[in-house]
Amino acid sequence: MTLRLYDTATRSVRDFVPMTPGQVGIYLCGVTVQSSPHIGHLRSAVNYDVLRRWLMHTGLEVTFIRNVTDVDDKILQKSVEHGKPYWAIAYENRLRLSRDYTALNVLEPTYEPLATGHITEMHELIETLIERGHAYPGAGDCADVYFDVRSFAEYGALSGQKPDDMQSAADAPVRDKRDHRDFALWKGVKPEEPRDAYWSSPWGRGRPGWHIECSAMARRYLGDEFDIHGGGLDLTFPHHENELAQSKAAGLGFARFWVHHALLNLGDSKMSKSLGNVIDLDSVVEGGVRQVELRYYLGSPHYRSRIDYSDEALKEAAVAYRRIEGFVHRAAEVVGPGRPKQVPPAFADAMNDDLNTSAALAIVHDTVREGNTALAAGDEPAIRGALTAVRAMLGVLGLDPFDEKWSGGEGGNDLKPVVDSLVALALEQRAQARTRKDWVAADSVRDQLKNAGIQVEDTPAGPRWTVGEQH
RNA sequence: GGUGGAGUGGCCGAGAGGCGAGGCAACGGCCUGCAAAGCCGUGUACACGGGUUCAAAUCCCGUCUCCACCUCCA
Repeated sequence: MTLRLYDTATRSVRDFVPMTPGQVGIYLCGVTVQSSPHIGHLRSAVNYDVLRRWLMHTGLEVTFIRNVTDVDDKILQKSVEHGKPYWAIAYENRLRLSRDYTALNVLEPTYEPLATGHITEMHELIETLIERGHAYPGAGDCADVYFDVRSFAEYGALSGQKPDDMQSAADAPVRDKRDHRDFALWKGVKPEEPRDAYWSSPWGRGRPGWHIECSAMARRYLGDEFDIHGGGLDLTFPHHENELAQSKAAGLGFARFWVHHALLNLGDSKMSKSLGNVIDLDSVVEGGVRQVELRYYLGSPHYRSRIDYSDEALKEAAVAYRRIEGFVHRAAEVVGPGRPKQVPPAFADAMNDDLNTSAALAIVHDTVREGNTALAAGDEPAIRGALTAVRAMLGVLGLDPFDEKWSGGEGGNDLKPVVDSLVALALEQRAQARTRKDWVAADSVRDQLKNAGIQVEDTPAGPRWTVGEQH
């Protein structure tokens, strides 16, 4: 069975067949680095990271391009407000974004192009569009260039909009557009904007329009036609519609699949900086939920389902993950970490079914239960089988507890041998008390360890202890 | 006004014509000195009103509520 993916352009789930056998090119609309990222942005990253890992797991070589828009109206506005260079603001936010991606074990993209680094590619594309009669420079000396929406008959196909039914923007006819739906490919410099935020062009000094950036960068790294274009549902219109129009009008094949993920809502509306309903990674961690648990939370619903964020649901997800993690640790103590390889067929089926991570996680939990039963029975081959299967599945989801990305943050491992011998000492006392059936003394040792952050559990193989885990 | 979605048990969350996905919580049991962890079991849900069908959460019609997009947005 091959991967089937929902394609927004055809509004259907279709078999995914790579253009070049064995290889996949993905372009993901990253973030406009106008402010620090919130967990909605991280959801996006996690969703596509899972897609990417699954493709890799099935043996495909993935070229994953995720751009950064590092110049736009809001960044320039902030630059003026804070008296700080626009590029410093963009860079600062880009670093935070990378830090959060790394914290959630999102693989580095193959390349992360910046809009400001691809001005020439954009100029080429704009020139082609003007030559072909799909774009026009604004009148006078404003240096604007617009895409001519009426010149492109298929405009609206991706989002299912009919241009004539569209509500005009409140601030509609800007400068010298021919039609209010026309959008800027190149924006002439304005007097109130920072002096370091423009580039020369055949039409005068200015900066790129948002949409042309992605068309130019996708082409630069993935070619005139490529496999998958991804992004948030909110980008379908106008951003992706406009990208598609530009690229097609310029004679390019462009994306074969359009994959859009649903958004993360907080309260009554989507999480967004402008509404002020934002939760970021740091506040989640302060609330006692680890990064890996947040990733589990963000990755367990289907990528096309909206997530209505709540602290309770996040905590539940954390508990669910700990159950899985608990098995992995206990099993590894018995049979060693093992070497994860293939994933169970039912898991593969779920993933191939438009990345049904919920159904896939059901298989993980089933396998964990089998593993726990094997653990209770001391059936080592069965334990080993369950463990490698679970780890292989978690690996695809980016959630393997043994992934070094997760062990990095907490630290403290250098003290492990010291703590180990101290705890052993205490447990020896407890063992003696237990042989005398002095339960008060035995429980007191356990309680004191617990107060110190060490949980003790008795297993058939003797007492087992863990540090710093939830009660 | 236009476009695309959604409403599932106490909670989260899959499914899309016929066997109660899975998780969390709860309750009962097993295990345990007691716990913890784990295992077994219990709970019969699909917004509302009609209809089609031997059979509907799933299809059709209508109604209500909600979200996203049509302006920067993951």
